[in-house]
Amino acid sequence: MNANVLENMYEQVKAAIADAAVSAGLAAREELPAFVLEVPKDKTHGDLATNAAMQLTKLAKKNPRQIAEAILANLDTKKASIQSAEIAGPGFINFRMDNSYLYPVVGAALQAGGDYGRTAEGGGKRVQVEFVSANPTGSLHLGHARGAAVGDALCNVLDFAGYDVTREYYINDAGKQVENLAVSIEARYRQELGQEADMPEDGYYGEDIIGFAKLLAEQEGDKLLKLPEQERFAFFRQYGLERELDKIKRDLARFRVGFDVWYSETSLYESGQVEEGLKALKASGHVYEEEGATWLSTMPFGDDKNRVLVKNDGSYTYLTPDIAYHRDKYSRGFDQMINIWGADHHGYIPRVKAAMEALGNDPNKLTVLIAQMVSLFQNGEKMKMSKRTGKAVTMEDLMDEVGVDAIRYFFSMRSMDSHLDFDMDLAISTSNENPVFYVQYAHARICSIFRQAEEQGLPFKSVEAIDFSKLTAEPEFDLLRKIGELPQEVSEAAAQYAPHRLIRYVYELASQFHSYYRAERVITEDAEQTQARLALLGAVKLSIANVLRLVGVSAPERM
RNA sequence: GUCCCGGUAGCUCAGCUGGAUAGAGCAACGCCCUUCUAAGGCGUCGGUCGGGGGUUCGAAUCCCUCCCGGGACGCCA
Repeated sequence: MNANVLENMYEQVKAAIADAAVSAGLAAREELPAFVLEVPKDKTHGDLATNAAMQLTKLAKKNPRQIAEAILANLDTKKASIQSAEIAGPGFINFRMDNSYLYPVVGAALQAGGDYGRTAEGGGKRVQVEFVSANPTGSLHLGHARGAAVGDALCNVLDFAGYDVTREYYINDAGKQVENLAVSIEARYRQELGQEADMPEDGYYGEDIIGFAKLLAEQEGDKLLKLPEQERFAFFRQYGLERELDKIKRDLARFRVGFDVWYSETSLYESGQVEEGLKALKASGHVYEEEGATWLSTMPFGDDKNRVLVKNDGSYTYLTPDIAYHRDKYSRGFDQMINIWGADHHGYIPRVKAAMEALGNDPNKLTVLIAQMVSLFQNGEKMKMSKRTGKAVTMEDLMDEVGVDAIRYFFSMRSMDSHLDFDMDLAISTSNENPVFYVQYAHARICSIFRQAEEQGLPFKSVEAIDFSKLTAEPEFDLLRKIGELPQEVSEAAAQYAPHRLIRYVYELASQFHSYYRAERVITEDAEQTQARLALLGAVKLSIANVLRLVGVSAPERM
């Protein structure tokens, strides 16, 4: 059975419309314009509506209402479960459906279980998503949390939509920031030992660094100071990297985010890929020398200025290993690569894409999504963050105070393009103001009904035994329709890289359920009706749980 | 100055590959617990979709222009 009951239905109706237009002589089949068949916002406009008549105006050279009439006159309604059709407004055709076509939705959902909503949209295409990729020089903070939430949700959605997804974290474990890390730890270590030591200008001031230093001072005393300088530096560097990365991995795991690949920048140097990338760029003819530095001509590819690859002191800029990294991504044969970056990196997009194009790669395979900034509000005031003192709110603090469910819900709720105001008080509150609970509560309520049914000796039997004609109330059809829409919602969210659509969806579903719950009793004297309603709610429960899983939020059985 | 994101109800935001009377939550106000969880339901109030042009049968949505807010514009990473 095809789980996507609604889509099949839509296809049938669309086909019927197309057939009618052709037999009415409005257009030849191959020149039929694209038209939309959709659920109207306003229910008085019926169950489905199409703008086909309006789209045909140019071709048929008639006014939309005349065209609509011609279509209706030729429409085979029986074939497509159409109960009635009427022309409305400027030329819409509104259909009222024989709602029994919705019944199979329940069986499809219950049968698919945790896979309900899965679609074949992606056709197994290989997509790589690189996200978070925070430098291992400090704790993850608010912005990283947003990237992690959105990135993981996107990966889950893509996977659910039939893509073959690889999740990747690029570890910037080479370069100057790591030297700063080492020097910062050493300075803190000396301070712990009671020495005067200045933090470097662009050092890392986080609590985490002080913690490492404290631990080292306790465990090693002043032993480390006696090491030769190079060895000491190497030690702090390695120690810091390991600790920071370990911390990052723990925070992410707690945030329910995992990666398939942890890709080390250092490994690019070790394998010679940085050199090779540079060589390949030179071979492309887009590289030149000027003022003692080596430049890449990115301007021909749409960048505002050309970029330095090798500085006049012989060292590489950040761009050079990054090009090697992206070159490696391309070599791994993904159909699509997605990077999720913070807003402060957007200016970096043109040069990376330019470099890929210079190397002869298709720049369209690489999509960079920008997650906008997050502002934290507490007590109605915007909290300031200071890099200097390291007093920024970390992801760990946030998880401690707010909980993973609320953070993931709030961060997945908004489009990535929007600046996000995160209201701590709201997220913490366990009141009706908090949308996370609203959805979870719907799930818990349904679980509770199932428990009740069990206790009363009326456990849900099986889909095969259900008499769906017992579902006749309008809210029941609304729920069926909503459940049926899940696969399309998943496909759309994947196609648009917009996981927040699913939050919208699940909220609406929960809302419909709460309303239904208030209006109708599920467990009634009528055993058959009870079974039919349990089946319906079982499908609602699954739909909610599946969506929550995609965005990394738990679906509690009781609250 | 150039580039990116945003500007929709008092607040936070959906809607943006063009469709009918622009939606939701919160806030405000008023109802509903003898009934499967009131972390709930029902209702009222609330809008020149930043301004102005244009394209179209039709624009919050597309194009141009201006204004406002945020961010980015290193031989830093």
